[in-house]
Amino acid sequence: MAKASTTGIRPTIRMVAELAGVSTATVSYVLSGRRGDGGPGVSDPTAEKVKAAAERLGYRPNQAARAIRTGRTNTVILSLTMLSDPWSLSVIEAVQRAAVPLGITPMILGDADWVKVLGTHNADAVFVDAVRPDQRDALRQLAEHGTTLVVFDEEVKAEGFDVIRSIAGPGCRMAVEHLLHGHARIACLTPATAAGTSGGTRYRAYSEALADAGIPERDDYVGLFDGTSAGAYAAATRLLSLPDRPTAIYATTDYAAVSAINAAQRLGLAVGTDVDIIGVGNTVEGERMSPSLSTVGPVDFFDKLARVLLRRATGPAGTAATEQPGVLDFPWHLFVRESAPHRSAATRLY
Amino acid sequence: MAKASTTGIRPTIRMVAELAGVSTATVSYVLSGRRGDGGPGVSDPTAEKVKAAAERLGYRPNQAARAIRTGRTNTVILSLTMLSDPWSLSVIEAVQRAAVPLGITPMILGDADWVKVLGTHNADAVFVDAVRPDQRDALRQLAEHGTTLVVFDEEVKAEGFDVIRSIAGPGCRMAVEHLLHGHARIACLTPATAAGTSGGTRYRAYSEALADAGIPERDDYVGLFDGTSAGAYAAATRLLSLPDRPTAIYATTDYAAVSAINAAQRLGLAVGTDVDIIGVGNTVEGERMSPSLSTVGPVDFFDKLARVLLRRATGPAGTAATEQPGVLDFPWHLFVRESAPHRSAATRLY
DNA sequence: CTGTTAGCGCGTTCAT
DNA sequence: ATGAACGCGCTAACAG
Repeated sequence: MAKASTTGIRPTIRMVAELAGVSTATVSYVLSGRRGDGGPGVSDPTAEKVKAAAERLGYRPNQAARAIRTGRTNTVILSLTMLSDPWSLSVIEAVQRAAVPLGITPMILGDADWVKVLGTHNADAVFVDAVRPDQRDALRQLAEHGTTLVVFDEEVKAEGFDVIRSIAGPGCRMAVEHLLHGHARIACLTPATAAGTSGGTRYRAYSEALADAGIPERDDYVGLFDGTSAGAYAAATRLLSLPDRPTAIYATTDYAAVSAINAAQRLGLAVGTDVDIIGVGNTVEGERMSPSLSTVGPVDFFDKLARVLLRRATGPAGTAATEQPGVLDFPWHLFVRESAPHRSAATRLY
Repeated sequence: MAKASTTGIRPTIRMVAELAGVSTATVSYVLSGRRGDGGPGVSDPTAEKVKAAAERLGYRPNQAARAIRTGRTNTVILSLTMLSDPWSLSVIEAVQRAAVPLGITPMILGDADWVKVLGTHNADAVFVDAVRPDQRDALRQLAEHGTTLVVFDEEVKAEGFDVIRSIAGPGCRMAVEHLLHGHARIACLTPATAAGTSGGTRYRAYSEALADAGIPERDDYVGLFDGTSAGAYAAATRLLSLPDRPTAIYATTDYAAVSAINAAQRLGLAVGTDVDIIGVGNTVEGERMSPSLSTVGPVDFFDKLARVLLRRATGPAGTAATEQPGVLDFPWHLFVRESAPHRSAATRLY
């Protein structure tokens, strides 16, 4: 009874070949191979027969089987640790835009535990968004064993894989120094987990800039939160409710800054007048909101990131081919917008 | 010169076998096969040799090759169209929690275009979070051809795959009717794209509840936005700035409701007093924020969803085995919290 | 009881 | 346009 087509079984290239009355090789060539387009071709009538058969069976080539032979999966993996962070969404969008026209599918790995996964799952290239110190060895091993990596990290060395750095230090200094032009009571809003990671740099910029300006750092002006927007909101509310409240907040991420702006407004404070708020990262959200968010960050970051990743993904398999992998640095700029405008002598808050 | 180990080449089971001086079969049995555990075993010394060799080469089994033979990828795909929506994050978290202990990796597909991808990439199970009408045929075809699907949709029939519905209609009615107890001027905040999809149901509940209450629907009380939080914020601001401003807002998603609360506060309105706001979805964010968000939604939704998905993923390959796929309905509840409290006769706003 | 041989399942690709 | 080998890991059947 059960003839074919809807057996619940996935059609294979052999079924297509049989139905079309040709060999599997021919099917392969017609559907994806080098022939049939312009090369020493498959005859038109045959190609038609094959296409019709494939269509009728609903045939889709099996990526896994293809990958095993070609070494290419037409897939890139994005390992993103903070999916709720708009930064991650920007990465996804940019990569999506660049990948889809190339027939490459971006897959997102939302687990911080990329080490196990990347060892077994193959992708043409992998973007890794954060590297804990204890993961560095694993990273180098992955690269040695043929995984094509693009790593976003400020400290890791490029050993067999590309590193994208966007040296936050100087940029963050610019942010704090911008506030120092008009303020003396400057608070810092930063995730508690940022102690060891890249966030540490961003917090250090605050400490050092204050020290260099001769302003003592106050414990109660450091608002730690759990990494969520809601947590940032709560921490900002705490800061702005202090009896001797800060007149400016330096937030180590844009999304925290956005939360801080919401918190300030809820407390009836005019952002950009009563209190200045600056973020870090230069995300679109900050630019579009009202009042627009002053921030520091790289320019054109996400598109360039996507370009690097896809160049690697479409290049020859295994890293370190054609172009030697290296470090790509992004210069940071200061974007002065409404939430922390330029302060003249007349508008200084001290 | 290049000997082995760090050739940039991924080690195969054959290399391990050679280094250990055994056959590939033995390696396979030791590393993952049925023997060596409790069954008729591999001798301890041999097993040790193999493990040492694998360790030394940094061998990781190739998922693609394994999948082609076993039909299992130890992977589930989550196709999520609105990654910025906290709802998606809740899905990811719940599935993550349930999958990792089982050795299954969740991969996220951020593209609305799941049709092409799911045909070629295999996973043990796939969760699809939204189905456009023009995708329904493709959905049935995928299921027919062996893809194990769990679909979240209110309208699609369960034809060869599981459907999770969480019948929004009655729940949304409850939300609007809750507002009707204390208000006459009720606005609706909803994404513009919700016209044809499940959001349509949520909007319809508003129209119908108003009609049944004998309150004419006003065009200027329908705030359409682009689906982003920022867009929702802007639309809410518009609604609340009307000369004859609404005293209550029914938002068709929780995140839109959160934006509306922020917007109201920015305008100096006390939420829960001057204006009531209710959402849809019952997300954790809403529960935790301040003021806490009144909402309607299912109970324990995400964990149950994850359980269904993983039961399918770990069950026999191909859908419709063991248990016939079916429809899983979620009952909705009304959660009355601070942003839209109970209104007595004394506190009515009309 | 331990280990090996051989063949499978896919799509690709080189000779013929 | 084709037959057959190939790449990878799995596993039934077999040999010691």
